[in-house]
Amino acid sequence: MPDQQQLTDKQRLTLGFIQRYIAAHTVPPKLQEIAEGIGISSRGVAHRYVQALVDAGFIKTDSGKHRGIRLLNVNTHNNESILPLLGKIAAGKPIEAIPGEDQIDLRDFFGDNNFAVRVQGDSMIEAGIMDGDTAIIRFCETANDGDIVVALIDETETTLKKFKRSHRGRYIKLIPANKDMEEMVYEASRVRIQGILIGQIRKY
Amino acid sequence: MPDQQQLTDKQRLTLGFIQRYIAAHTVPPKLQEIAEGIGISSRGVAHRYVQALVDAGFIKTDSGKHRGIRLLNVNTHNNESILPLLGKIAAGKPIEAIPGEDQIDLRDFFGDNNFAVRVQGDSMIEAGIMDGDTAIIRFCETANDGDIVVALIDETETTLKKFKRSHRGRYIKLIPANKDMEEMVYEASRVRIQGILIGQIRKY
DNA sequence: TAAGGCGAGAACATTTTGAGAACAACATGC
DNA sequence: GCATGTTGTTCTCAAAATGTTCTCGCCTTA
Repeated sequence: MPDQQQLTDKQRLTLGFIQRYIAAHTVPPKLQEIAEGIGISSRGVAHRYVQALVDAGFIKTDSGKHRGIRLLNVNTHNNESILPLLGKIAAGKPIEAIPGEDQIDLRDFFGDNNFAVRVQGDSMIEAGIMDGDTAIIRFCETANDGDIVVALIDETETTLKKFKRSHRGRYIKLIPANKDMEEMVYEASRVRIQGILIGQIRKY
Repeated sequence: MPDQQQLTDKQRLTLGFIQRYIAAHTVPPKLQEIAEGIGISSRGVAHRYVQALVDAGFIKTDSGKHRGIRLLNVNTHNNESILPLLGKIAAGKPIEAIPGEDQIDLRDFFGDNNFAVRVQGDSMIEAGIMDGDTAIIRFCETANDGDIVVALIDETETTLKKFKRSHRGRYIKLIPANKDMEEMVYEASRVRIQGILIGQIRKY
């Protein structure tokens, strides 16, 4: 896997310019535009940087073709927990900027009181929580009606369900999000909350 | 494992600066920047500290290269993109440990080639992607059948759908995951891939 | 005093960057 | 098809930036 750290400053700048250019124009830039974009005047130098990025595996070129740069599906990463949030996507116009929101901060997920569990089964599928997803849980022993919680039943059985009190708190309902499954009712003393769902993650 | 206690004050300061610099910039600092960062003005002195850290086993250098400093297996937990993965959750026994897997690493999500978009609408609901979720997208112009992609149609309309070629690549199908919606077929030239879905995040 | 950590800066080697000429390949209009 | 301008490619030369090595001097402390 290519490593951005191996690039020189100008090579990194060039790669960033190409990505931004494509995101903005939907077509790749020509060498002249790259040169201007990174603050130089020589097409030859721009070509040298492009070639370095090809060698490093970040892009490929349709040799000779005008605007023949393609981004490859490479995966570079760093240690930050903040992602640029480009906008909304839907059936609609090109990605629409969201006013006042330009990044998503996941630091909430990484607190000391949090942990992750792998979800198994389809009991919450109508809440968009699927088999194999990762649920982010905050350690917590109390919950409000409507929270999705990790509940331990009779000290033996753990499950992820929507939480609801009934009979003034004497009973607790654990409600799946799957019409094929039924909600379960327990005496409050049999149920212990282990944590509340605060997030959900899926990797493809 | 090298022992920080053996370092002099300035060497420890230098190491800390390098770690913070890389965390903040994703690339290593140059000697000039290290010098300024630790409050001196001489590249030569900065180099002396760097060399001491190499000898002590904390870092290594690509000799001669600009920004050629690499951190070695720095024990630390300053990787804030990793969560402990406690186990599977299901209707079953108390949270079950997963053999061979004890944390989930989200660094994949934070590359410079990635961005996030807010999902609007229910067209992918059966894939567990709901209105309001955040989709993590990697810039990329090519996709394989089955990938979920951000596609720009006729240069005007952007959408998140499953990608599939047909008629030997002359046509492209964009398939929603919602039984109330129908798949769409376009000539390949009308569809431009803007990125591939690599992850999905939801906050409660 | 002797030894070691620290800082400045000169001198040199190497890498990185920039300009531009010359040519080849491509795209477009006729 | 051909002519023409544009764009990509290759090359040389040079300058700037960076890494490396070195000497000198200051200070603290055993």
